[in-house]
Amino acid sequence: MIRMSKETDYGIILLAHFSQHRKGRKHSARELALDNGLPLPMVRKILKILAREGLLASHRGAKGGYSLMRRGQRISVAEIIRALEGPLAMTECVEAPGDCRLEPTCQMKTAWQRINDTVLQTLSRMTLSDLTDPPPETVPFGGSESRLVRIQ
Amino acid sequence: MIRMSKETDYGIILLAHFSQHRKGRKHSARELALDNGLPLPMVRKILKILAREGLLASHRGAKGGYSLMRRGQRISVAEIIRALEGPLAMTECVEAPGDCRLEPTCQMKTAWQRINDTVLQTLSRMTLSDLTDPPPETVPFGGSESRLVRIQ
DNA sequence: TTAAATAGTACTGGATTGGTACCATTATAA
DNA sequence: TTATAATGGTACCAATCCAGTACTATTTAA
Repeated sequence: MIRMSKETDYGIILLAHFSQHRKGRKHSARELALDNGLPLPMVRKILKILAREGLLASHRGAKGGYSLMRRGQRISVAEIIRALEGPLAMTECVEAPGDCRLEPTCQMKTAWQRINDTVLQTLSRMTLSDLTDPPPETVPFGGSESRLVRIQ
Repeated sequence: MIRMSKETDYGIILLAHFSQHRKGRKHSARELALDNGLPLPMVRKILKILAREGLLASHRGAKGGYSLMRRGQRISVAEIIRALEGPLAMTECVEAPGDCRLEPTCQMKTAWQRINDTVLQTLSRMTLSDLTDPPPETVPFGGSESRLVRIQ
């Protein structure tokens, strides 16, 4: 159903948690798991990935934890998804051109490329702070006053 | 990786095939499988679904087959995806509000609702004929001259 | 030196997916 | 009226993927 994986889902929840506190503030895996009602081993796994991918800084040892590398406004949803699921590629031909057995006869390739790009742009325009800070009305990514935006 | 399932992928290829012929033209599963290099049993399965979901009309018996219910311009990519994968729901809370254990504490719900809506709108704006007929330049869903569209 | 934390990696059970098989039903046409 | 070519429905299977766990090594504060 084009569902986010739990890893990504939880990852966004965790990052949003960071984004709602002072930028430099450290949070440990245990704390995050408790505060958000998520299974600790999963939280550990996800934080490791986010650190490896450069979205979080890790601090080892007692009183260690993780902290945000950048402010929430400067982290896009697309980036988070890429960190946790790899590059957005709705079809095989978008991810690895040439690998799909059907490419010679299939005419969908450029279309998929465009669909993919458009979805990616949508997700790139949304930042972490858009997700949490101002809940309603105030235009996260084309809000209720229906502003005009340039696509493609 | 937010990948289309093969069923959907093949389904779009098949519908595009229909859309490139006269509207009333019948195609049998065997013919479609051959012409598009797809495994026959899969093609059968997919066509059954598309007929059940009202995108194709089926004609039983010898010389039977399937035909498009509407013109390509009037079938959106979103509709095809919904027929084959069910309603677009990137998270559980979008599909079944109230079911997710995290809903009381999680603040992402309205954000996900919006992300979901935006992606859905993107896919709703694209039609079958956009996918096949005019390959480049001519504005399928916000083409190269970067027209302005209203989002949300 | 102890305890609290992350780093890395491997594992497992269950769900999903890609693909197949089979039999019933329908309709054409010889 | 019978053979044949088609769809309808359902059940099945193997392989992959995913959510979640476990364990050991390393780092650092007190």
